[in-house]
Amino acid sequence: MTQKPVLLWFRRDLRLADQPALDAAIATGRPVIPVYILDELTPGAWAPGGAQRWWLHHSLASLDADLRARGSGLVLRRGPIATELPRLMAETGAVEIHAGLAIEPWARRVIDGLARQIPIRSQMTSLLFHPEEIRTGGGTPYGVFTPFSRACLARTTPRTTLPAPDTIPPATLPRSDTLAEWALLPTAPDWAAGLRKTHTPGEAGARARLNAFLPHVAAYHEARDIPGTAGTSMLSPHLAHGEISPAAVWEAAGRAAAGCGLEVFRAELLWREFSAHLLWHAPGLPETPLKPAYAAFPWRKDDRALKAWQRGRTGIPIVDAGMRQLYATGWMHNRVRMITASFLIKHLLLPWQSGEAWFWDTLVDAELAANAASWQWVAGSGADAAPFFRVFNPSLQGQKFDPDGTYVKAWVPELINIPAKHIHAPWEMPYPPRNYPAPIVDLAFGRKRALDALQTITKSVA
DNA sequence: TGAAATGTTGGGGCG
DNA sequence: ACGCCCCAACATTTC
Repeated sequence: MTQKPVLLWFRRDLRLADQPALDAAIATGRPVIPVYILDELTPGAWAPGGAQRWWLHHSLASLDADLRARGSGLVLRRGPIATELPRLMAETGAVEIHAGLAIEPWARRVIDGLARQIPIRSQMTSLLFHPEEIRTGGGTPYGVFTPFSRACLARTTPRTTLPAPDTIPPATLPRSDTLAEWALLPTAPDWAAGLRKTHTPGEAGARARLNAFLPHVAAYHEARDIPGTAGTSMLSPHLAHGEISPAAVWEAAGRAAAGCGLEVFRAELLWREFSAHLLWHAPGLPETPLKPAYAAFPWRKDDRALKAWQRGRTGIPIVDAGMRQLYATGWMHNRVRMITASFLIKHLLLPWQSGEAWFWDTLVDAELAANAASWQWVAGSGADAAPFFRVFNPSLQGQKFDPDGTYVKAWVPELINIPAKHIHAPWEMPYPPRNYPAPIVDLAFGRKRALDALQTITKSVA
């Protein structure tokens, strides 16, 4: 007799190694039907942005190939998860669903509703710690990073990692969409050349990226702030899609190095956890300032300035370099993310949500929690956020972290011949380059305008 | 995971 | 020798 199958619902955990949902599905002893659902229709859903659609295409193709090599395959469906999951259950006669824990509020809402009719077993596939697991002594969620990370570090080592299974119990797979039908890749125009050059989506690509980074863990704390060098891991898009588990990264880094480099790198993994923790306990994080006073912040509306920022035409070299790197490759160095975000929020006085939306559309590594938490961090409206008055001077930041302009020159060819002395403030030259825009805002003026704007809300609170 | 304004100190030029 | 001033260097405060 044939046994009834189980569904293995892949979300942002597109891998076979250290995939607890996969292992739980196999442990049932039933045939396993792996599925992925592209949901662009659920109201409130943050559907993958343009850059992520490109990544998703390749990651799904890679996962499908890996599944086929193990006697299985990947079933693709498109539609609201609330209708597609019950439909798949009915079509296949599956008895239950195994999946990774969803932390996005819109997905949690739908899944909680479905769980009343369908057995859904969820596993921790994309985080080190369950958002409910880390609590203060008083039993409340953490609102400050340092004690949160201490609590994480005080736990036993994060879960040990599991190898990929050799085979996956075969099942009769139902009809699948094709990736081509989904048209996730850009065509007219094909803007993905820079992405292809920079990244290799998929589980094998993730593993290769990790291995390439391991020799650099020891120097991470120093090298990570210099955008002109390859000091960071660039694992973020792989983690965002779950092509490698944070536990595997945590563990491998610990085997590769010890000391400051390791500690600082692991702290970055814990910032990712902290973001998930915040989103779990504050579902409004992507839309609403965590500090209520910031709801009344007098943001400007200026589409020309927003556009200049998006396309790297602000006239501030390090800002433009970062925004062009993002647009071309789907990724931006973290130090530069802080600088560009600070410039948008403070010097341009534009709402952090407009930056969040642009990053969502253009980053290959966008995660709802980290994107929202980080923008609120810069805006000063988040948990344990940088105070609003801490305004980055992009020219000084450039001098500090890109002293000879290596990074700027890599992305802003108009400035290729500018001497290092002026590379971060070309407007101060006797004859500034004619083919590069003048700053769209005077830095001193923008700084003062931002601090004045802050006064309007701090006064209303006092 | 700031920057700018303001305050303090101490060496050295100079009448 | 002395007081005075300048100002770099560093520290503190403020936003």
